[in-house]
Amino acid sequence: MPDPTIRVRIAPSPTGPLHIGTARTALFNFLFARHVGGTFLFRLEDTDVARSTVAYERDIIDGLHWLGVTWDEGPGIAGDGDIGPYAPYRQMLRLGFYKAASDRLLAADLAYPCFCTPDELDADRKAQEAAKQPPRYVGRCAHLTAEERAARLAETGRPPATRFRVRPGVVGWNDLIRDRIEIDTANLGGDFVIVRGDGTPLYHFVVIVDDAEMKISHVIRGEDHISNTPKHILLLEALGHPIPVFGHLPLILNPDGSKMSKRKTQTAVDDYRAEGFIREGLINYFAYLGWSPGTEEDVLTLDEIIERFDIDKVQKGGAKFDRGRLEWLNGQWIRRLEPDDLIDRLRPFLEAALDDGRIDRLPSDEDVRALLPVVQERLPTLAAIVDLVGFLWVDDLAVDPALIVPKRWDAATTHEGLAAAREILSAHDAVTWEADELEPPLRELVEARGWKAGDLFMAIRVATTGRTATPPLFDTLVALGRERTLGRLDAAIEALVTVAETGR
RNA sequence: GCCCUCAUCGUCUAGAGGCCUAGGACGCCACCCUUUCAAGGUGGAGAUCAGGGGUUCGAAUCCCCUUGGGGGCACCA
Repeated sequence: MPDPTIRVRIAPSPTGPLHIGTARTALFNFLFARHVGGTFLFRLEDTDVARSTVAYERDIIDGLHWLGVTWDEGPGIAGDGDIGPYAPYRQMLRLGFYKAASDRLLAADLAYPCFCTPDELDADRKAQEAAKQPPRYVGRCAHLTAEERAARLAETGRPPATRFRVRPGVVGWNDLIRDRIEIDTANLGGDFVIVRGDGTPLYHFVVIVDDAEMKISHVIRGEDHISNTPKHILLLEALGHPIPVFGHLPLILNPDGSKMSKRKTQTAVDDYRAEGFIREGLINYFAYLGWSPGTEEDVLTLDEIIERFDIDKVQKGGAKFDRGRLEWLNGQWIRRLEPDDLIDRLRPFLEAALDDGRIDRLPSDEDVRALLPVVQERLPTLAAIVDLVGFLWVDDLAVDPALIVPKRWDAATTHEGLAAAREILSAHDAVTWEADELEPPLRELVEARGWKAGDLFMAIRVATTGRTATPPLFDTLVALGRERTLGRLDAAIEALVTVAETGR
């Protein structure tokens, strides 16, 4: 079943934290490879030295691993050495390959040194824009004699860039998900730079040198690369390399339909992680952005997605990012987690809450486990745990007395109700402090007084938790404990005296 | 400006000529359950398949045009 001829890659550039778009593209490559038993590799495109950082490298590598998108070749997990037959997998460590390739092109006159200065290029651009012409390199250095080159060098005083000659004609390919695409090279913007004046190679060049060297069979990437593909094919051709199969994925869009941007959509995977989105939810959601199994299944594990993945079923049109749907899927997955697993995953969020003072102490694993039956189905995200039941671990609960009085009751009734409830609850000892034991006597109280259970329960709820929405009341009181419950009731009763006297 | 590309409910999508009076899911609404909030269950509103021409006995599905959206055109990736 393994197919050694299938080799795909994700090649992010470490110029920012792991982006949702990168994660999705990585996932699709990963799914494609895993489904057929091919190889998935990770390569760092770090030739933009000015913007690349090691911190971003780590973020991307860690984030992808966290999601479960792991590679067969590439940097090791802990930042240790690269693994695989084509190591190293980071471009700044592969400069020799690019130098050799550009020398070959230069020697064959398929590329040439370009002495144009940024100012000259800028002026060209402006003139073209003014003339409503598409921007393109004018070819100033395309046919210089040796003497002219020497003169230009002396004149500009800076080392030349290397420009690739774009041959006339039409370049086409059979796109994996869009069928035939053909582009006239006249529309490519003229000869393009493949190596900067400082000797560092540019994206279009390194990507094909590495893809060829690493025997990439399928290049699966975002739709935004469609117009780059002819350049890549031309380069591959000039170097005599085989042309891989190209497949262009639909883009993830902002809700307004534009290409996803940090400004309009939260794009860092880290940020979702920090909010308590779990990998299962994120992966499930990403997979369904532009793909579906063609069945009516919605909630699938990574393995199930791998099993069903079919590149032919990938959508062509872009998909708007829908956070609401992500939240729903995340909730689905949180509900499916095993207790031990969920407790582990909740831990960091509880610790964070302790750190910033939203709670005063940490519950034990057993405390959390006891809560799970009533809490698990109420968590859209892991971080929501603090919002939901943080009041359990707060020492001094600040409750607005006005909030304690249920809609249909006045302060005096509420005071009376809470006092009576306090009396009944205090009769329980630590042993009978169980939900099943606490509820019946309070129901009897309500019955005797002709009250509505909901009113009394709401008063108790707010008095003991400070909130009008909580997990089931008696489970909550059990979690709170006898002493704290009685203490909070006392505080509320006292506060109500004041309110009653002041007249609300 | 030029080139490329896309087009089914608000959103993600099913649909590869007759199974479609277009299915599912999210969201929304109602009801049920219920001490609140969720979850869950049931039901509902919601797409003249962007528009117009063809092809065909028959088109959401094939072709053309129009319109609209998106992407690209760097010594960024």
